[in-house]
Amino acid sequence: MRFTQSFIPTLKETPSEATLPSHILMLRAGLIRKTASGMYLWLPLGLKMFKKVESIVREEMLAAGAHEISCSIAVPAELFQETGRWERFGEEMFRLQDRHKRDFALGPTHEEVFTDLVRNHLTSWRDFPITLFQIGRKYRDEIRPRFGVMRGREFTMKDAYSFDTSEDGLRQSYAKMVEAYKRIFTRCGLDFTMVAADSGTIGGDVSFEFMVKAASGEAEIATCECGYAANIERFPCHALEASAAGGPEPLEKISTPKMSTIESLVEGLGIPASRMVKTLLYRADDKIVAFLMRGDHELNETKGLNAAKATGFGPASAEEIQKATGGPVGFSGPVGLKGLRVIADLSVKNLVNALSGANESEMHYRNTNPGRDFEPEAYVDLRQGKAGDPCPQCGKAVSLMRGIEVGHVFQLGTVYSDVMQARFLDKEGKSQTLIMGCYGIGVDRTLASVIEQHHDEKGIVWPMELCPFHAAVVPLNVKDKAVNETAERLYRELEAAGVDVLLDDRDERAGFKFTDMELLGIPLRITIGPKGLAKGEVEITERKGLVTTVVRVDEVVAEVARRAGRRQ
RNA sequence: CGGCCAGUAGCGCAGCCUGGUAGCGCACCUGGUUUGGGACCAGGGGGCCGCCGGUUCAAAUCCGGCCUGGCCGACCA
Repeated sequence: MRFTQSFIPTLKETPSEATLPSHILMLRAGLIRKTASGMYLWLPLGLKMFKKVESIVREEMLAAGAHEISCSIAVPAELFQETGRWERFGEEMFRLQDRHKRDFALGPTHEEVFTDLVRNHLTSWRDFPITLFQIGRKYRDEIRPRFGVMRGREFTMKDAYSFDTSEDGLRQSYAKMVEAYKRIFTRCGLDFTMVAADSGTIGGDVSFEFMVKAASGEAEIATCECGYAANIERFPCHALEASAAGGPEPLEKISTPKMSTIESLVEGLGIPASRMVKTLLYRADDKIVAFLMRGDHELNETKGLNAAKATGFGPASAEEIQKATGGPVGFSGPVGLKGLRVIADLSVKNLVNALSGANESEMHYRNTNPGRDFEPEAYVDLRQGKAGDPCPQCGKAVSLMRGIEVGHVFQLGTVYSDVMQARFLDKEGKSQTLIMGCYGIGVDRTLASVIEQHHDEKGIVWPMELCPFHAAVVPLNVKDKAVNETAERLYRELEAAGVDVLLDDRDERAGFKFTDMELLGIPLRITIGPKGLAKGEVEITERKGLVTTVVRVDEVVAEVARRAGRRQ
């Protein structure tokens, strides 16, 4: 490819909307442009990289025995209505109507479509196991799209679905996908880890996420040196002992003017937060639920959502709190709460003589004791894990890190096949429910993650295995006849040697071209200048670390081919 | 959806306070000089100043509403 005949609009300055390195660099290196909030178009160089990632994913899926199909992105409402997700997805789903006022969704995910396909066409035990996949666009009307392609409202996902006739078969299908995923992310040059995950709204049992390690990642992960790793949403926290001993004292209502936060109570009363009960009111499917936490602990909302067995979930408003507890925000407590569900964290059970809100303006209770003064419907793990919490596998202290979720695998079981009546006839001719797994990879996000892990202050640093061009030939002065002719010749010879090469034939100064090549992140740069050429020499510069070696002109093609992993 | 900030040329920004009909840098076009780390000189093109309304002789500037974007929070794969 000749630069003068390409469409690679690089940007010298950073667009103000971007904050994440990968987002900034994808804009600046001319990979993407935004068309609407959370929606991007792929420019030629970006599309080339996108297709490379897509190919890796496709190759490994096919190698694992999965069959590729392609679904329409518009899905008729009836399919989602069948599983109840037409309502459950809520405002996150893009919806549209045709001229007959029939409802459609732009598919946010395609379990229903695949399940429908399989139940209509595959009915015998002989047809299974089977795994189907597609690589296609998905739509989710995110509240807050951000980080460029990392969290868009339109994105490309590889989604695969396995159908088995036994639990054991599911485990085998699942294991194949896990192996394929490891190969995919390894080939993309990513430093990733597999973590235990919450199965979220999709439902199901065993679930793992593939996380790319990145400080900018949105997911928090607890990891242990023993190899244990879990998404914080799913990291189990054990009950902690109360710090104070002694028997229960009588309940006492005290005045706590202006002390509506844990901090102000600690300051005002000199009681440590670990001896307080914090009462958090949430709206769960139009009902109010109270979560009791120790004052120094944070509620993990995923755990709360699961404990409440709710689908819609969020903090209650000040009005809702007033209505449910009879008191204002900041003074809620478990004592005397009526007409709403109360769920407590495990550590609350161990509290003795704790401080809690009195559901009355500027009043608290001293010496609140669980069992005596209040009784929640259950004590469950609601706590947000912290660095230093014990590893559930080996007991050592875990540390926290951040990651980008690029893949998710799960053993769904029969949640979809049950409601959608996806069944097969076994060897005895009896009808049984299919057992499903589902497996997703965010293609755009995977590409962004590669940049997130492979860049420096000058630009992208593509790994050789995943790059837009292996090498760039840079003549320093295209008007210098010898320089230009050598560049043209090397360009042809390199292409003939199977090296994907960009010829920077622009009439620009050296520094200008170097800066652009470094921004684009092409792994090798062949620099041809008049002085070196007079000695029969050119330079090869590795993008990574910008290490330059001088080579003979007649050896450079072989050397570059070798470094690019191409045989001469 | 809440708090804060912002919307002026393709990109980055100034002008707004104190109203008088728009400017800088980069990029782009023409000519010339340059050519190993973002060149220089001269000339040039490009703007519904986010949108709608109000105040005023006059609005990028003041006022009101709306829309869009960013950060934080909430939510989410």
